[in-house]
Amino acid sequence: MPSLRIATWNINSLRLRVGLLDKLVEALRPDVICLQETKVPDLLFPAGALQPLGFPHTVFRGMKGYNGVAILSRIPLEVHDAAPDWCAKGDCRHVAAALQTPGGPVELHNFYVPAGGDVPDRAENPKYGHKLDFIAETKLWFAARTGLTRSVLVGDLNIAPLENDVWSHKQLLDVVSHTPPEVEGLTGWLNAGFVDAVRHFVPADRKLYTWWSYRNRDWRTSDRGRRLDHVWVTPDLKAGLKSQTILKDARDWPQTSDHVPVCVELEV
DNA sequence: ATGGTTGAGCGTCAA
Repeated sequence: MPSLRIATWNINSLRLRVGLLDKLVEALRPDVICLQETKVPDLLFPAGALQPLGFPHTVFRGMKGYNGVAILSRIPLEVHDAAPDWCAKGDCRHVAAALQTPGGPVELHNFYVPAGGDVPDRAENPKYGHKLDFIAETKLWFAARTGLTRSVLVGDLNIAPLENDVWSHKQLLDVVSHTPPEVEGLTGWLNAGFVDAVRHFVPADRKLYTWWSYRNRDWRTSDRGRRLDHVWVTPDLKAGLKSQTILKDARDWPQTSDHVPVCVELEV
């Protein structure tokens, strides 16, 4: 059974942090890297700077200023473009591919879910409504694909679903990323055909974060984190799960992202 | 309740 390592990272500007990918590769040795918030239009994608990294197979979808997703792969891939334009916004939050592994194709989805603004109220804050609508659409789309197998879904889903996916469940119940409607929506999407590959290894009573705000003087001491970045797999791949890594050290890299990379190793 | 920081790109907006 060939082993596959898939890493996901909200890089918060690919052009600014392309140099940090060396450190990610050194630490995680991934076969595939999924990036979010690349913030680069396709015509300006930094293919030259990425070339020495050794991920010749790429698919990316970006735009000016914000959003943007990319898949960098050592394994040949075929672009998967059957998914709809979520919420009809054309805003570069999803890219998918079929990885051509020796054991057969693996369908890989890379998502950047809307952050949702500050106020957890649809009427007052359309960004929150967009976020809820986005995860409702994705849930329905995957639920309709009954019997989906050999598939992996990763990304910055901008929701911390479990009580121990945030530093204080009580204090974050009204904070966008951990409100009950978001948690219900994300859980529904997960249950539409996936299992949580990271929580597969870490019991629900243990704190687990992938993001720490820039707005803390000392992120490690205050440790007010949230688990916003996720790796899900279809149930047929669950038996092949081998390990997970949340690269917390990356939060201390020079001029780094507020998210850290997450990596899952599995047999496919 | 508020403020705190960062990126894109030059106004603020988005996070």
